[in-house]
Amino acid sequence: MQRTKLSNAECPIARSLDEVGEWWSMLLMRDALQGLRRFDEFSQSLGIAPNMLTRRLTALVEAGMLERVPYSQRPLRYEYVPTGKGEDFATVLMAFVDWGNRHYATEGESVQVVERQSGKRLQLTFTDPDDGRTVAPAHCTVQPGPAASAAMRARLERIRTR
Amino acid sequence: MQRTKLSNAECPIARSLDEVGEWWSMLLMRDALQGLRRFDEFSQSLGIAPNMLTRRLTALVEAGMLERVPYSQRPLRYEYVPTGKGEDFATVLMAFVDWGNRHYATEGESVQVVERQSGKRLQLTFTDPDDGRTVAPAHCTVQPGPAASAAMRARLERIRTR
DNA sequence: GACGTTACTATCATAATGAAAGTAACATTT
DNA sequence: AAATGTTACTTTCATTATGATAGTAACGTC
Repeated sequence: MQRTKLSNAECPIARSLDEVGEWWSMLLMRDALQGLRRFDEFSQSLGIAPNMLTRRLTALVEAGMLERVPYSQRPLRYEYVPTGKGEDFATVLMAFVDWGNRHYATEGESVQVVERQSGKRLQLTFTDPDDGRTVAPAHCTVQPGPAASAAMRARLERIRTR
Repeated sequence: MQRTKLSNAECPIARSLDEVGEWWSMLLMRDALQGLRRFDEFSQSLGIAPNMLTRRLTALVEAGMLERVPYSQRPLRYEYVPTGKGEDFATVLMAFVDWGNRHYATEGESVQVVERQSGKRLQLTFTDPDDGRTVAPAHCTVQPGPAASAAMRARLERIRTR
């Protein structure tokens, strides 16, 4: 529903949710990143009502996640292609897959994250860009960055001392 | 709003969104994982109406993300503590931070993902559990797992051949 | 000229949201 | 002992988003 706006929130999670937190938006991004492009493809894949589909696609275009590209001139027809930012969102979706597999896949995994070339299964981790050292998610936290406000610093202080 | 149910969807993204895709839910998890516990703490932090807060907290408890734990007997008072599954969700939120920082942090980062011990900045990556090799998110995809249906295989076929 | 395809728009009932005020159980202050 | 404060809600209700259904528009094909 989203009557509350988070677009200029300081928290990157809130800002992100302002763009993709709507119902259907992430599912649309998932489909777009799996190669779906056209109105009817999304419509069939998700069973979403056409008016809703129009609204969500428009919102995602405005958010810079998808681009409306003509693929036919006569009749003029458009398809929806992920932008760079949209492509990059695949990482977040893979984080959902990673987490979802650990907590829902009682009957085995239906989808798994793999290396594109080798097809080998992968786990989500974090890496120190300097020395390439791998750090497990459990050993990671968030901390205030250089642009953090005093309020944000106070807020994140709490998490650090847990 | 969510009149459509995805709880028994095959896709782990859809299943996840069924539990945390509601407006406010992820923000509540963020707060809970930052150490907020009590009704009023969430209320003040988010500016959410109390009725909405009750609904979302109840939903998160039912989803097994939070646990309602008494912290006082007379007066009987409860606080909301992340479960193991809820704690694990921090990874997904850090993926949002990682992505959000790349696309919104024009004035610098307010929040960054770091190693808890050293405070060193980290990047989200994937790792081969066998040899510890690090793979950049751009070189990752999803593929059907052992429990994938024929429909899921057909669907994911598309992404592989991009 | 009829029918099909693609991509929508319009209308409207229904369901979720969110603002405001009220309730309940107890503790604390006066 | 009465008044006031604290915490955690519940109730009510107007507003807004959702989603089902039907309709439109532009063109191509049979």
